[in-house]
Amino acid sequence: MKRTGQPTINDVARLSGVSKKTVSRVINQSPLLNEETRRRVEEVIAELGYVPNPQARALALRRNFLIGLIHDNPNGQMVLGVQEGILEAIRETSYALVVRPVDRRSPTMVADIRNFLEQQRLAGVLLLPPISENEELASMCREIGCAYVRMGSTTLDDPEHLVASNDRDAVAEAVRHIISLGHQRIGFIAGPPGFRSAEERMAGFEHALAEAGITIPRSMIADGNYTFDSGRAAAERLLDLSPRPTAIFASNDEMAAGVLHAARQRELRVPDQLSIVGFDDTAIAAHMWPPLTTVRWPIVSMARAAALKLIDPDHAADEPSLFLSSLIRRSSVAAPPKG
Amino acid sequence: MKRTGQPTINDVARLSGVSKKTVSRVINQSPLLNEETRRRVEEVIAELGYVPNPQARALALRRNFLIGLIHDNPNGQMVLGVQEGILEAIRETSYALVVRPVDRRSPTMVADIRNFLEQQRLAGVLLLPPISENEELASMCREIGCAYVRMGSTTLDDPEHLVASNDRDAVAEAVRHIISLGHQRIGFIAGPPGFRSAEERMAGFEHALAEAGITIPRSMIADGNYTFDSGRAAAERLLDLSPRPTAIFASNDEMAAGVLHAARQRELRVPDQLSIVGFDDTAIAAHMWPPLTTVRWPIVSMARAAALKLIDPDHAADEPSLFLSSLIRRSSVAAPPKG
DNA sequence: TTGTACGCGTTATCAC
DNA sequence: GTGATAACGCGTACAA
Repeated sequence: MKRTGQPTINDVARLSGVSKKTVSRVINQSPLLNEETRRRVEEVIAELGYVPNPQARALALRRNFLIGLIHDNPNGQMVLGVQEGILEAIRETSYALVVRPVDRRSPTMVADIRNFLEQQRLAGVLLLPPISENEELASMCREIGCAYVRMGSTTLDDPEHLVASNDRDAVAEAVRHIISLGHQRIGFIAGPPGFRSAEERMAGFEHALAEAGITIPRSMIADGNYTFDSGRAAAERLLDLSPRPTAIFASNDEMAAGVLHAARQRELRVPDQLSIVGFDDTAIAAHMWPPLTTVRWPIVSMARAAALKLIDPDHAADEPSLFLSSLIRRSSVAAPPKG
Repeated sequence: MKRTGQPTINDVARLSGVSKKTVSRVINQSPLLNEETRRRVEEVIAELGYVPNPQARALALRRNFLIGLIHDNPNGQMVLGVQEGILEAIRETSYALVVRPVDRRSPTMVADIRNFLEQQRLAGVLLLPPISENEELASMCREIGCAYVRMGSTTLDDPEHLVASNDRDAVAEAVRHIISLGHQRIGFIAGPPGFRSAEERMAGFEHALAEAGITIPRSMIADGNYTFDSGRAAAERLLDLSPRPTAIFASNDEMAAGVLHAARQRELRVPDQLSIVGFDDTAIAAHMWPPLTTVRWPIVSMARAAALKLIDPDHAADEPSLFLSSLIRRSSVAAPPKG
């Protein structure tokens, strides 16, 4: 009779004069239970402050009450927003969040993740872009029976395995806005090759241009990889062009910050001489000078929905899987200079 | 004979013709073992790809292989840096990282954390500022026997429970630098009251001033709370002064970004008319225009050391607990304007 | 140096 | 409806 530490299910059973199994039924909301019994057991539980031991449950259920976040360090603000959303979803539950960064360039990535999932026996995982776009990874999750949700820029999977934004439409809207102000020479800085989000954003750009009957030389499209430095380098190339673009759409905010940096070094005034648009609406966007016009996608809400899908796979399809982005107009965009 | 899922310790025992316990000894590196036996068991382990089940271990050991990160959302970049450091430390181990945000304004915070720790039975937790400065929280960890490390701006605890930077000295060095350029009217934007880091940084500021024999009016010290907006608001007040400061030290980078924002709105040229210094060297610092002179503290290394202390409490004191910050000179600082 | 028997706290099976 | 009893996979006394 060691009274050390937390009370266990045995203590509850003994004190309420029922068997362990009955207590277990009470905990797990079994429907076939005498109301009277349930009430009595619940009283004892409350009195003792009993809480089920997650380790023991994990062992018996062969499944942990952990939600995994697997990512390849896509972008700091994004990871933070996602964590915030997941934590909102699991706040009042017994779930916890475990974070697992991986290296997408590693040839053993899928195998590594598989080991991790099998060992930790997570309840489910949220896959962030760009690795969420990896089909092999998704099949592996299905194969080992691990619940998963993929976050992406477009329809990657069934609704119960997906939270996605509409990057293509959002970029098209942003570009239409630029065009409506009179810009014709619009530069574009792409995201890294192989990223679905990069492709979607580029497609939105091209769509808006085609729609308006504008054609631009291939040189107006520069490669980037979502980093500040790549944005700056791309902007250098774009601004070396003659005539140079009067507006630049960067596929994310960090690269847009790089564009601004390059513009400043050339003593180009933004937005008078050069308009800039970004994507993500990360913290940096509103804090730049001038504040950046950008596309905001509801990352926290998306992550929250994703976590809810993972926690309750049966109703996963009830949570929304498609989310709308919107254009945030700040002061980095203006009409092009005359002449 | 169910051959489903992972091999267990029993499979290893059977195939290598020894008892479970012997396998257990091999796993746990027991010294008293026949070399021959160990070799044989290890072969079988490798062959089967056996990995101990963390859930079962957790139950038997009454201790999980999880490192907890507990924080009150101090600042996005910091949380990310810390996660990176922890993950470096546990990369090759069987530990995982679980993240737990809390609300320091909640009266039940310590109790909530206690419940979390007792239920999850974490191997140890890393406490981030500002809650790391909470003595009640630290005593609670000691009381329930949970290993902990506090991250702070000064000596908060014994070396085995601490990773700290020398904020005071670092700020003093930065301010000396400003003074050496000829600045006399230096404004200061403080961090939130009650934050030890805020106090330390202020102390460093005052120390450097006193050292140089400079006295400033009380109005040159403005309140802030580490947010962009508070930095901007504080800068407004400072720049309304007459004569206004020729340099402003902001207690973190985000506030420094706010100062820059305010300066731009007034069309003050930085650094010609106003020098700005920040603290943290977050991503934003190098990407602002002009790039921000700031203080860098080795957050990733500190977090890595903290995690190593948690993983191996016996050698916790071997890992360094004091870390040096350094001044990063960029272009937001110049000599004050003449006259 | 190695093995036996049991405990860790929970859930699942299958009787009653 | 409810309760013995056996998993779940590993660690630890204690014995051999």
